[in-house]
Amino acid sequence: MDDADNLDEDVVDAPRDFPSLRTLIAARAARLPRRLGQVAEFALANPDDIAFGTAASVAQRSGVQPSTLVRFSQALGYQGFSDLQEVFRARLRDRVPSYDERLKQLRQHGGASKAGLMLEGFAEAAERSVAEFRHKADHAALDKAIDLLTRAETIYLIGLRRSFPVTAYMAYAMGKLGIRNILVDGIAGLGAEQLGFISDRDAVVAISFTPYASETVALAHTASGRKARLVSITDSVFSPIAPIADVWLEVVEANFEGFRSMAATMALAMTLAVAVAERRGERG
Amino acid sequence: MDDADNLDEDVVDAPRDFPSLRTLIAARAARLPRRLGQVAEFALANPDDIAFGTAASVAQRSGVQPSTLVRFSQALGYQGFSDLQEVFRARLRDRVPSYDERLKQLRQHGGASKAGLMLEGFAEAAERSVAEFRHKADHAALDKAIDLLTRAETIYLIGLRRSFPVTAYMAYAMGKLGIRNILVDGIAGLGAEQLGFISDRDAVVAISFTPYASETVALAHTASGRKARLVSITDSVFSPIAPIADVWLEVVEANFEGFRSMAATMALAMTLAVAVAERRGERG
DNA sequence: CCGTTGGTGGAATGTTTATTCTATTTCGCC
DNA sequence: GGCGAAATAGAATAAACATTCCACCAACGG
Repeated sequence: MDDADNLDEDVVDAPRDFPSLRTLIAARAARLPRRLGQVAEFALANPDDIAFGTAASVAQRSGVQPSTLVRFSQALGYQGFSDLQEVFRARLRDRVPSYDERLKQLRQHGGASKAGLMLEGFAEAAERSVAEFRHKADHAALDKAIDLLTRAETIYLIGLRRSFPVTAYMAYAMGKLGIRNILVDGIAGLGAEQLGFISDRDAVVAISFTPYASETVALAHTASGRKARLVSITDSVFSPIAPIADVWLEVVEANFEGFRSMAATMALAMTLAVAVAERRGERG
Repeated sequence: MDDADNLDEDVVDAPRDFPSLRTLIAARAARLPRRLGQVAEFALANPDDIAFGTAASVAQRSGVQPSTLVRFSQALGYQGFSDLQEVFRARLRDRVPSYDERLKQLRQHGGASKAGLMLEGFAEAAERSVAEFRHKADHAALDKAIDLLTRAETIYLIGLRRSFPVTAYMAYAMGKLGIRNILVDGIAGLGAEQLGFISDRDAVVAISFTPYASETVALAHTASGRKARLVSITDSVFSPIAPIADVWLEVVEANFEGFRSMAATMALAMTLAVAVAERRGERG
C-alpha cells in the first residue's frame, strides 16, 4: 500500500514530454545536491548525449558516477535512468521534419506571423549562403591563406561596418586559441595608428563587401605598402582589395530585405582561425 | 592476410554520414538477398527505428532475425549492427562530427583537403543551427519581443565575448534602419556607465551563452533594476538572464571544434532589427 | 562532541545486448 | 533433379548494461 502511495507521488511529477522535463530540471537544479545539480546542468546543455549515450558514457562526460544518474532520475520521479532517457529520445523522434510536417507547422502558426516570415527569410538566406559556399569554395586558396597566416607573427584583422562582426568573432576565437592578433576596429578614427607597427613578418585579413568601405581599402593598402602578407575576403573580383592581395577568397552571401547574411563568411573566418591554430600546434 | 584484405575493402565503402549511406542502401537494395533486401527497405522507411531501437527490436519490427541485421551491416562494410546504427544516430544529433572523426574518414575515403574538412565542419554547424532554429523558434515570443522593442525609446544592446559579433551586427543594422540604439561593448570597463541614462522607457537586448559572462549578467540586472524592458537571447533556461527577462528567446547553436556557430542567432538578431523598423514605419 | 541524516562513490548483481557459430534451407547452375 | 555455394534461423556466448547495495563522508542539530 505505501508502495502504491510512493509510486503515485513519484509518477505524478515525472513529465513524459521534453519541454516539461526541461522546465522541471531548470526549476529544481538550484536546490539539488552538488552531484545531482551537476547532472542537471549537463543534461540541459547536452540533451543529445543523454538521448544516445549509455549510463556509463554520460556519467563520464558529466563527471559523476553512473549510480548518480539513477539517483538523479529517481529524484525527478522516474524509475531509473532508462526511463528518463526515453523522454530525451522522444524529443529527437519528431525532429528532422519532412516537407509535410513543415507545411503543417506553417499553417498551424496561423499562416505564419509577419515576424515568422521574416525569420524564415533570414534563415533561408543563411542556409543558401552556407550551402553555396560549401560547394564553390576555393580549397587551394584556402590552404594558401592558412599557410600564410600560420607563418605570420601577428595577424591584423581589418573589417568595418557589416564585416566588423566577422573580424570581431575572429579576434575572439584567435584569442582563445592563443594566436596573436590585433583587431583593427577604426575606433576613434585610429585605424591607421593601429597598423603602426605592422611589418613584413605580419599578415592581414581584410574583409570587405560592396559597397567597399573606403577606410578598409585604405588600411589594406597601408598594410600592403609595409610588405605585410594580405588575405582578402570579398564578394567579387572587382573589390579594390582583391588585386593587391596575396590570397583572395570569394564569398557571395545571399541577402534578405537588404541585409546580407554573414553565415558563410563566419564559417570561413572560423576555419581560418582554427586551422592556423592546428597547424601551429603541429609544428610546435 | 585475406582477413586484412577483407577489412580494407569493407571499411573503404562504409559511409559515415547518413545521406551517403541512404544512397548506398538504395543502390544495393535490389541486388541484395531476400532478407537483407527486406532490412534495406525497412531501414529506408524507418530510419528512426534503427536509430533508437535495439538489434532485437529492429529485427522483430522488420521481420528478420537479429543475426540478419549484423550480416546486413557487414554487407555494407560496417563492423556490426552497432556500427551502422551510429550513422543513423549521428543524423539526429546536434553535435557535428569532430575534426578528428572527419580526418579518419578522409584517410579512408580520400577527397577534400584538411582545410576543406574544417570548412565543412563549420558549414555543417551553421546549417544545422539555422535549420533547427527555423523549426523550433517560438514565434509568439518573437512577436512579443518585437512589440516590446518597437515601443522602446532607445534600445541597448548587451553582448560580450562570443555574443559581441551579434550585437555589433544588430547595432550596424539598427543604425542603417534609423533605430536609436546603444551598443554596450564594455570597452575600457565602461559597461555600467553606458547604461547610465537607461530608464523605463527603454529596452535591452541581452545575448549570452554558456558559460554566461558575469559582466553581461550584471549589466542585464542593472537594466532590469532601472525598470527597462528586457529581451534575452540565450541557449538554455539555465541562463541567469532568462528568469529576469520580459521575453526569453532560446537559440541552440551547434558547435564544431568547440566554437559555436552564430548563424541562427544572427538570423534572429536581423529579424528583430528589421521587424522593429517595419513596425515603426507602419505607425509613423 | 557525538548521533543522525542525506549524499556520494564504487563494487556487486542480474539482466539485456550484439555478435558468433552451426545446422539447415534456399537458390542458381549444370 | 541434384550438386555446390550462398543465405538463413536460432541457439550459444561473452560483453555491456542499468540498477542495487553498502560502506564511507560531510553537514547539522542537540
